[in-house]
Amino acid sequence: MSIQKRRERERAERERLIVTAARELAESEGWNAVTTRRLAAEIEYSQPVLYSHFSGKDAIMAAVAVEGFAELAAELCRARTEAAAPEDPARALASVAAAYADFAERRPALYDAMFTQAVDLPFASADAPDALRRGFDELREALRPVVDEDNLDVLTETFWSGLHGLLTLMRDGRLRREQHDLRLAVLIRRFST
Amino acid sequence: MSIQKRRERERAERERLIVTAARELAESEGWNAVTTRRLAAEIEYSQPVLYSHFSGKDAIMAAVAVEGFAELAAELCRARTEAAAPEDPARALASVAAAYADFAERRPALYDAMFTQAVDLPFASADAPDALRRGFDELREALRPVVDEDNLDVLTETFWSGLHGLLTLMRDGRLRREQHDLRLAVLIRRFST
DNA sequence: CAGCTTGGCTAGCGGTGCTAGAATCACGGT
DNA sequence: ACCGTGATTCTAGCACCGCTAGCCAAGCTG
Repeated sequence: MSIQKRRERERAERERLIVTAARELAESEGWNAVTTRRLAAEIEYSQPVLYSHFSGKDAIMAAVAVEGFAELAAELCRARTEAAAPEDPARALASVAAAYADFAERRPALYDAMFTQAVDLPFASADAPDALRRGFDELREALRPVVDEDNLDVLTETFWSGLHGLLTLMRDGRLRREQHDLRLAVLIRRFST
Repeated sequence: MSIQKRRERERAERERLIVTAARELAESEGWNAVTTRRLAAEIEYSQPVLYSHFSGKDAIMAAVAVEGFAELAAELCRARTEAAAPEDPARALASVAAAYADFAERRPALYDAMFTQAVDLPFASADAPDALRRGFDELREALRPVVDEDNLDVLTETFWSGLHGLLTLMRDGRLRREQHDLRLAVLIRRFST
């Protein structure tokens, strides 16, 4: 009876262990270094146990991504509400955009799992991860006071795409890093009023 | 003497063969299906000949990407100059943006090689592929008449990032495809006047 | 014609994600 | 107290990957 509980608890703990190990490995050495063998060694189990928790490597990456969504949403929320928000909406938007960029820059591997890989997650549908939706909402609420637009969702998606493009292109060396702040300022300015 | 010439010519032809085979395979089945074995079988040579032409799989993808840059530049140029350009710059910009989006949608694998993989190409430097620079120039010239901005290069980079983000996020299912035209219109509108 | 150089091939290395089947452990019933 | 049973973990291996060493057969040169 209670033994069953303990089993389940230990199993859940091991699952967490897998996800955090995958994330740390990815963040320190990139996703190419995250192999099932390496991951198994890291958690001190054999390879097949990974497959008793996840259907495959993609599912592990997806789990890491979900973790990232929550953190991103939290950081965006903090940026929006702590940045002297109500009285200065323009500043709040700049703060949120900077927080987004900072997140992508600080955790490139995590950002990658969230937005350029792990396609088997539901995104633009009703059962998208809750944290993902919260992150999107933060962007939208930051934009709401500064724009005059009938379709705020579409506008937010477009602004988000701009941020995403800026960051992925810069990360892959397509854009000069030195001018990042200028580009970010242009994007924000273009999406204000 | 002439034999040497023939040898070089045949070798160049075979190199072309490799690149087009890689491209066709990628476009029809995705880059995951493009393995060195598969590619070798396709061109009816053994694997090692690939390595006498290219340093590795990445270099082959880079060659495919360069091909893509030329085509994209040509399509953008056509869109800009054929779309009743001088008298209606706003329409010309919309046409160029639509051509860019169309290219990415029509040849996702090619677009991928150009802008989300093959990082060993020089981009934001003096010796970037010429075709890449030409494509960027088309975007800039399409933007020039409709914006009032001191730093046109930075603005173009930002607009380009917006397009890129829109397309990559949609391709991976992050954005609803039905609203693509609305988002594109928002982006263009935000980067006009 | 002999010798050498060039170029393509076969075979193989170390790695990948993933899985079948053996082995081990903890449990419940007699 | 013991033994069968079921779950759980491991060993070993599959088919594939990018890439390369070394052989072998052509063809050019003296």
